[in-house]
Amino acid sequence: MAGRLPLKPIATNFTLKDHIYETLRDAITKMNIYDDGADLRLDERSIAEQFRISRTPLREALARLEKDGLVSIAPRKGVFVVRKSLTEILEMIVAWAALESMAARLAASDASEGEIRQLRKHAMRHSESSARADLGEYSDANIRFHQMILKMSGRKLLADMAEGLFVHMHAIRRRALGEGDRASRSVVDHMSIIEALEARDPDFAEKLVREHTMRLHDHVAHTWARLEPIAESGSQPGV
Amino acid sequence: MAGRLPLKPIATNFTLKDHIYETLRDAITKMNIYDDGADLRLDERSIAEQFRISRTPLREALARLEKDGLVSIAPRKGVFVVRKSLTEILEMIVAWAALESMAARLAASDASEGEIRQLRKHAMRHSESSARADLGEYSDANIRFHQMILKMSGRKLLADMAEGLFVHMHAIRRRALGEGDRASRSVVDHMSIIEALEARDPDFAEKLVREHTMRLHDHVAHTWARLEPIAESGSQPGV
DNA sequence: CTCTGGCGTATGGTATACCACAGAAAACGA
DNA sequence: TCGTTTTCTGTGGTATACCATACGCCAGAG
Repeated sequence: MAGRLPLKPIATNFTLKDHIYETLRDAITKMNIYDDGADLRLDERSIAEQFRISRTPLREALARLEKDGLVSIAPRKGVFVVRKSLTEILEMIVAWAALESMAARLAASDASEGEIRQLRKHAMRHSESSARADLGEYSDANIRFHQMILKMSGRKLLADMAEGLFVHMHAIRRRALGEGDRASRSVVDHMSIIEALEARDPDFAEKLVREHTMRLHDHVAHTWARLEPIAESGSQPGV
Repeated sequence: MAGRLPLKPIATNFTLKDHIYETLRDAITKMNIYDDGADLRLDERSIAEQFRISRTPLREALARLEKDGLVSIAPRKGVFVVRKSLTEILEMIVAWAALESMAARLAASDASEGEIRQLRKHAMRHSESSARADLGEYSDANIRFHQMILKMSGRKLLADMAEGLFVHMHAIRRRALGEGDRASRSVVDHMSIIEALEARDPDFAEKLVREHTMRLHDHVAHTWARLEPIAESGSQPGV
């Protein structure tokens, strides 16, 4: 039976459903959804068997994933990993820009000196990875940078909502970074943002963050417009 | 294939779980959570019996409600309707301000003349209800106004995310409107916003919307700070 | 050979039974 | 009487069985 696995110290408030949820979420975000039109299907029974659990907690995890927008559950049809359309991706970037620019505004007035100093330290430590073209590492550091700004706003909700968006965009960010000189441009932008925060200039900090993120938006809009027209049909299984 | 007839996309995707979810969500949002410290507990079995269904679809509905932040599920302890703390309410207003100010920015550049005209018409039609002190009606019209701006951005995600916040705030808005001259002040603010949109001034529209919403934020922060210190214990079911 | 209609299978939806833990009440000892 | 331990009950967590439907397959008619 499944009760013996050494994986779980069974700490309080840790349930199977939560474990499955996180595991599946990570797996889905890591899988490259946009490669081809294959195996987006998730089979409840086989997954349950794979995890050595019953379908019940698995289904609850799937329900949560559906609310996250990561999967789509079609009654009597199946569970499918959602392939975001270009439009949806762009809208996520816009929403992200909205949340983070507000966070930057608040951080400029509310964040402590120590936090800002930490942000600068982080940015400088990882700036070289962009020069080394170590895009994998820089992409992670990049996301961390933005998460730090969200956190520095002191509003947990902003960070949480943005996190929900980030989940969809790990792959997208990493891909976009490698195109053109976006990585090095990103480093410059980050420094400007830090300076605005240090100057305690809410309006400027907000503007810089917004424009920084919207640059990714425009880049994706222009670069991928014709590369992935197929993605547009994501929500219409008609054809 | 039967792709032509507009016959039946209806009953197919309607499951018990969806029905229960919507019903419970409406019930929870309508119930006045902040009256006293009573009956925030939801009993799975009794609710299931009440709906004449089994616990399984009910639990999936509860899982979704948990993701919405409307209820909190404590393993082996119980399901509780979440009483938002003052801090959380304020953060929701901030997030809302972030989303809608971005929406206003986009609306100023992207919305059609017709949409803006409709917005003005809506605002003028309902402005008198604030003078009549018909706060119930004006509160609804007020929310509609903001939803229209969100929609005018052309970004569905912005509207959806904001909607998720509104669900938590129907009661709060209505209450805040009745305090001071907030209703009449609101009318003035709305007119300024419309003018900024008509002038196609993204920066100004964003600023006005943000400040308008943040005024509610500050009002709630100052007025309710001592009125509801109990609300601060919302995330701690200890008492 | 093609088309049609019934049937079988696979899959998600639902119901139900059982389990493990939390918390309170009761029983016991000091 | 008070403190500790035990048990008992109620709750959510999990497993399993069954149901209804979507879809493919194949037989049979034309």
